[in-house]
Order: sequence, then structure tokens, then C-alpha cells
Amino acid sequence: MKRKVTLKQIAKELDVSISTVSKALKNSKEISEDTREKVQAFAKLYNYRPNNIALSLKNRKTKTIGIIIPEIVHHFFSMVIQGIELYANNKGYNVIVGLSNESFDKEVINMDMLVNGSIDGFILSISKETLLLQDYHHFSETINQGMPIVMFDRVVNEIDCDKVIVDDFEGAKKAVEKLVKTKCKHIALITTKDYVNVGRFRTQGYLSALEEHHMTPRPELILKVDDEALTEYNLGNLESEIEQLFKESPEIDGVFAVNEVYAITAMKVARKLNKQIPEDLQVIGFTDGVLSKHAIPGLTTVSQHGQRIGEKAAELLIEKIENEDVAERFQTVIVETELIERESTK
Amino acid sequence: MKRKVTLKQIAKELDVSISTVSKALKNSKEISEDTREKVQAFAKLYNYRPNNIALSLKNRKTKTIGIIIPEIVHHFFSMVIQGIELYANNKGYNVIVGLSNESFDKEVINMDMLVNGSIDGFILSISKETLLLQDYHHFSETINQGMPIVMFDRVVNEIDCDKVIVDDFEGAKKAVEKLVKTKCKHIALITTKDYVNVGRFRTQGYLSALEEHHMTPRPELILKVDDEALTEYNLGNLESEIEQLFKESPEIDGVFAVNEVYAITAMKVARKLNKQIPEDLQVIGFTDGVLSKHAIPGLTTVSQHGQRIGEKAAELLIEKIENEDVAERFQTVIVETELIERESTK
DNA sequence: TTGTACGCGTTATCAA
DNA sequence: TTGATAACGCGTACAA
Repeated sequence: MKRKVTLKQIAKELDVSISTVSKALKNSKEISEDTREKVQAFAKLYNYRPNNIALSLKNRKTKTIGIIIPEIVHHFFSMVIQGIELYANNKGYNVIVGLSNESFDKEVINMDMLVNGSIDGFILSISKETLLLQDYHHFSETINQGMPIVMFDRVVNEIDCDKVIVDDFEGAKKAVEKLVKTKCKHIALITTKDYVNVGRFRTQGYLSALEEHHMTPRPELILKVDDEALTEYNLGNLESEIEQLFKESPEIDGVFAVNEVYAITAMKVARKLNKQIPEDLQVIGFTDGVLSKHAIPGLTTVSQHGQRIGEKAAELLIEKIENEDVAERFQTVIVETELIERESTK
Repeated sequence: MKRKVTLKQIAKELDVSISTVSKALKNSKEISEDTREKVQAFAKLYNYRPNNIALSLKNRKTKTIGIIIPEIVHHFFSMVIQGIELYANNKGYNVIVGLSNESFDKEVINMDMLVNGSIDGFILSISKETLLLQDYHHFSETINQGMPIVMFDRVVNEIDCDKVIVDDFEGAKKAVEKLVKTKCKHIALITTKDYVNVGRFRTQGYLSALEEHHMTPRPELILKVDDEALTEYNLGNLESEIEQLFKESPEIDGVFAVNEVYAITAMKVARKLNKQIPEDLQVIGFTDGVLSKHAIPGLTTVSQHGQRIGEKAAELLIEKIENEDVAERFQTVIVETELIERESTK
């Protein structure tokens, strides 16, 4: 087992100084052709590579990006990571991932682990608990230390930084308008509690679409699911809540759900209640993931373009990292949504 | 904007030496109570944290783990990452993710970026292209340099290192036996080409189960899908291949598929051909993901326990990193599968 | 009780 | 053409 070779070892072996080796390896023409070749041959033989950590220390740049997200077993978030990784890698950056698990404490701890030199900047999406507590000191402190942050999807006005967001409002509106156009008269909304802003914006889009088409929103058609600790794997009583909604308002002929799982579950309940999709009931979800694509019937969804969001976030961050002078001007990029029509709508 | 504080700055400010500050901060009783308090107060005020990079350079330990996987937008792999992150974080390690995108070159490049000091060890699952080319030099070179590797799921005999694998053979066997027990007489297999070993092992499990129950395997009931560049989002002609299978052998009354998508697609085709599930056709998939859970009817699957695999891999790796003396003995841990019964079987 | 010196691996500057 | 030195930030053995 040959340990990693360092400049020092090469220098010793070849009986020259460390700096000579360093220069020779960078083809500096300060060094004679002779020694250059000798050194390079030796380096190749021993597969010399400069130590990243030493370089980071010297350059005060790590060439790595820290990502903090609420969960990774989640289609949207993994698409975003893919986008970040793609762009970052092309620029020679690595990507280090921390999971907050929707917990405030883990978010803080994770950022803490990375903030002390390990990375050059953060890309993050805020955990639900943090949104609930409205405690953002860890973000502002990080920024104050001169470390750039780019937030995506779950962002917050209180913090001044670059942001990449989905047009939740317009996306939701588009979806509901589609339902209106296909003659739905009683459109229900299945959404989250208001403290998750993406849920809130989508709710607003729903309301706006109704109003523009002179349909009066009816509170009893709006189901706000309490998804405390509700994940893809813990559906709680989602199903029964939706069933109750459908039973209390059997006139419902259209459903807009703010995520895939809600939408799929609505379809499942509809089937149970013998409602035909899309004849008796049309359904549209948000987030275009595996579920929508493979559902039977295929679920019409609002696609968020997660990968594009990741790429854009990485672009903004690397721009900030590499150009000190742009540091003070922040932008919010809105990534357009797209309605992907499948068989759950007419 | 206050830049990061270093020992040096504190020392200068307080007019003491750097080492005094260093010792004071670690509560060394070499230092007088007086200066200790003074230093600590100052450090707290300026929120001093030791620079990770400097520590890494000094200790020759980065306390970070490199993960190289074929893709991240994939339920199983993201479960594994979650498991790794969980265990690693508890041990004070960070996790850096590289995606090979099933490409040999990207796998090599990614490992190359990390191998020079950025991490203490690798956890990885081999890309399809690498398996096809059977070129494993980048793994052996890494190991030769003294960097530990733990492989999971897609592993390879040629490389001597710790491994965590799913019991693909037994898992598949269990699944097929379930079908046999529920009276299936003509059990089809939908699998991948043989160079993906997990596909190969699952195929062997299928064959073994049939033989043990004195059912002669019929080649025409085995569909080997060529999933060159086939992902969750590019289903190619999977559907038509399966349709052809069902039409040519209408007696098929059970299907075992080596992944979720194949299984779900089989159900979709069955529905199209007016086969009732599970009455006319029973289906079992491999990998317990979102699709299986939300499918209608729910898909019976062989769960791989991705998170447990990740945790175990992290445990093995950290053990190797922290105990030089265990370096030479390698183990292969088999994580048991579990048959999760839902409505697609009787 | 405090400070000096050294080393981790690298590069850049300046001297020889 | 080559080499010595300093610096990045930290910890520690040893000297004062």
C-alpha cells in the first residue's frame, strides 16, 4: 500500500527543493527542461496529486457547496440536488449534503458543521419547523460572516439573499383554470397549513383563479391537512379526511391538490366512492414526480422543474462566490411551472 | 460584515500569543484563570470557531465521507443516503455526494475529485457502464492509496473491500415462493440484462424457487429488458415489450419483476388487457418505494431496507477509518429483505 | 503561567 | 536555474 505522495517526498527522493518540484510540475519555465522532465516523470509514476485540503487552506476556497434540505427521499428535492450537482461539477465544485429532517435544531447543527471553512456557500430550503418558529438567526449570522446563501422553494422575506422559487401562485392558478375550462363547477382544494408558504401561495392561486372566473370560493371545499410529521411514508388520516370532504360535498367535480401524494390519495378515495376519473371528478396535483407519471389514470400535474431550480441556484451561488463585487445585489429568480396534462383531466 | 475570526486575530487583539489563546479555549489549566476567562469571553463575543480545513490538514482526517452513486432521483439510493447521513452525522462526519449518472467516466472523475484529501473514505454503488466494461482500476488504486471503500448493492467480486448487499437471491426466491403458494402456475419474470448483477441474482432466485417446487422454467416467460439509458423518466418500449409477453403467453398468472417500475408497468398492461389483479394475475415487485405503496391496487414488494443498508455501510466505513488495525479484514454484510404484502397478491 | 517553534501540504515571493 | 522563506490556521511539545 503506497501512501499518498507529497511534494516533500518527491523533493527528497530527487534531491531537489520542494519549490523546485512545485514549479516543475506547473511547467514553470524557470526550471530547466531537464529537471522538469525528471520531476514530472517521477510524479506521474507515483501518481502525484496536490492535496485538496492544503490548497483549500492556502486559497481560502474549498470549491465545495453545502446543501441543506429538509429531506432527501423526496422526488423534488433529489431533482434539485441533481441540478445543483450537474452545474457545480461542471464548474469544478463538489457538493456536500446535510439533511434537516424538517427540524430546526438539525438545520442549525448541520449549518454549523459546515460553516467553519468546509464550504464556500450554501444552497438551502428551509425546514418546516424553522418556518413555524420564524427563527432565522442562523441564516443571517452565516451571511454576516461573509458566506453567501441561496435559498430555493421554501424561502423567506426576512432574509436578504439570492432566491430561486417556483411560481406557486401562477402554477396553482393555471391548474385551477384548466379545471374551470373543462367545466368543473365545484373545485375543491387540498392544501397544507398556512405556515408552509408554498402551500399558502398555491392556495392563493386557487382563490385567485376562482375569483377571476366569478366563482365564489367556499371554505368547506378547502381542506387544510395538518401534515405534522406527515411524510411519504406516514399518511396519517389523510385518506379519511379526504373521504369526509367528498362525502360532505358530493357535488365536487374537480380537485386541485398542492402535492402529489394528496392528489393520488384523492384519486384513491374517489375510486373507493365509485367516482369515475375524469368523468365524475378531475384531479390535478403539484410536483411532477414518479407517482403522477405511473398513476392510473396518469395524473395531470404542475411541474416545478426541480432540476432547473437546482442549476439556477448553483449558478447564482457560484457567481457570488467567485465575484466578490456582486456581493451586495440579490436577485430572486422565478422558475416557471408547466402544466403536464395526463388522463386525470379532460 | 465581520469576517471569520482566527486564533491569530484574537491573540493580537488581546496581546497574548496564539498558543495561549489556543490553550485557553480548550480550558487548559496551564493558563491562568484570568486570561482564560478573558480569552473565552472574547472568543464567544466574536463567535470563534476553529477552521475545519486547518484541522483537517493538521489531523490528516477530514471527517467527511464521499458517496458515489449512479443516480439520486431514485428511491432506493436516496434511502441509502439518508441512512448514511444519519449514522455519519451522529459520529460527527459530513457526507459529500457525487453522481456517476451510470457513466464510467463520471464515476472516475468524481472519485478523482475527492480522493486527494477531501474525504476519509468512500461508500459507493457501481455504475452500469463500469459493470459492463469490467474496469475496476479506479477502485483498486484508491484502496491501494490507503483509502477505505465500502460498496453497497452493486458490488463486485474482483475488488476486496467491505460490502453491504441485499440478499437478492433469497429476496427473489421468497417472492416467487409467495406466488407459488397462492397457486400461480405460470410465473413470468421481468428482469434486466445479466451484466447488472442484482438483476442476475434475482433471476437466479426466481429459477431456484421454481425448481424447488418442481416447476420447469420456461425461457419464453422470462423477459430481459434492455434498459440501456432507461430511467424512471424514459420508459422506452417497456410497455410494448410486456404487452407482447402477455399476449404470447396468455396463461401467465403471476409476475415477478426485479424493480418497481417493471412491476407497475406490468400492472398497467394487465389492466389494458382486461386482466384482473390479483384474480387473474398476481404481481410482485422488488424495492419498496412510493410507487408500490400508492399503486392501485397496492403492489406487493420485496423491501430492501435501503436506510439500514446506508447505516450499515457508514458503520463499516467509519470503523475502518478510525481503526487502522482492522484495515486488512473485510466483511460482506447481507441485509435481509422483507416481503411486504399488499393487494396485488392474494 | 506564557511563549516559541514546528509541522500538516501547498504556492508565491524573493534571494542566491 | 534553483532554493529558502513565509503564509494559510491550528495544536502541541518544549523552552522560558
